[in-house]
Amino acid sequence: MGDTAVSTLSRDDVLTYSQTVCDGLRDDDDGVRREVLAHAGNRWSLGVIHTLGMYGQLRHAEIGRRMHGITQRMLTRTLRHLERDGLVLRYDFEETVPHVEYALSETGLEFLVRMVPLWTWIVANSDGFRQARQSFDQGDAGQEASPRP
Amino acid sequence: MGDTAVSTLSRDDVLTYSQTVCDGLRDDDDGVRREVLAHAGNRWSLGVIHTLGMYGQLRHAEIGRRMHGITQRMLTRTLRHLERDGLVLRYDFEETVPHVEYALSETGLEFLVRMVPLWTWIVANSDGFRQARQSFDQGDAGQEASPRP
DNA sequence: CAGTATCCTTGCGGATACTG
DNA sequence: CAGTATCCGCAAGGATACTG
Repeated sequence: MGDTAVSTLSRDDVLTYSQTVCDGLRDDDDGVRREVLAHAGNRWSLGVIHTLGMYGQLRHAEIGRRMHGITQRMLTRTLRHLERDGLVLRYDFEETVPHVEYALSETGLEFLVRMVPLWTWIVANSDGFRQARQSFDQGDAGQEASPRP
Repeated sequence: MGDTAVSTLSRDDVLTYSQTVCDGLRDDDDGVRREVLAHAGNRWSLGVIHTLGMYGQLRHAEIGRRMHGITQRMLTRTLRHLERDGLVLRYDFEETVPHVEYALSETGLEFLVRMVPLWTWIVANSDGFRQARQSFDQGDAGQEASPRP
């Protein structure tokens, strides 16, 4: 899986910072870190973050319209979770006819910034992943004895 | 939430690349991209990837020993999922006494590289997230009418 | 319009016990 | 040692209907 737009981190950098990951994973007693991280893998979170990043401040329904397939329930849930962690801001215009708008917070933008490289890499290499899966599903799993590196 | 080691991307860059995210989210028919991304948010995936990144090639039980709290079942499951997507390689030494080793693939290392910035940012700002949650849970949710930016 | 309220299915994550 | 096999609770995600 070749050279896609490569990060500025060296392998050693990675392994050094990787220790931070390790430590951070250990003392995450309340699970906040893990749950914030989970926004990366959730079904709709990243899409909502992206949409707000692209279009600025939007109404509830406007977000829904721009995201194919999301239900009202999931949109509300996703927005609540993101708001809870401070990634999204909610503005209630408290008019007689409901009017609420959402926007990315600074924190949310920082999150998006750090998601972009990962996501673009996944998209660029998705064919590779598909092939890996086919091999795996067809029993090519588990190479035989290999020398230690 | 202040200036932690900042990415090299500008806001405009982010929004530009963000379009890639949007497109990629749309035509992910088989869900492969989403499932690869899900490794980021899974309970154990990132820990396994990190451990293999740090220590190189390890036996099943060695990984388990370095990861606090994981059960055999979850370790096996996690390794299978990662292997399936080509992030981890499995080497079976096919001895009479079972002997299997795992290592990060090149793909896996690339994944880790792109996870490091996100994760270190989360760790650095976890207090901020905790505070955001407290405010939210105490009903400070939803600011009142705010001017559009 | 911006949500709740129900109900349902699926899979994650964990505990425990067993096997080649 | 490196796994399976069960059983469990829970939350994610979705479909549908209703409300101030």
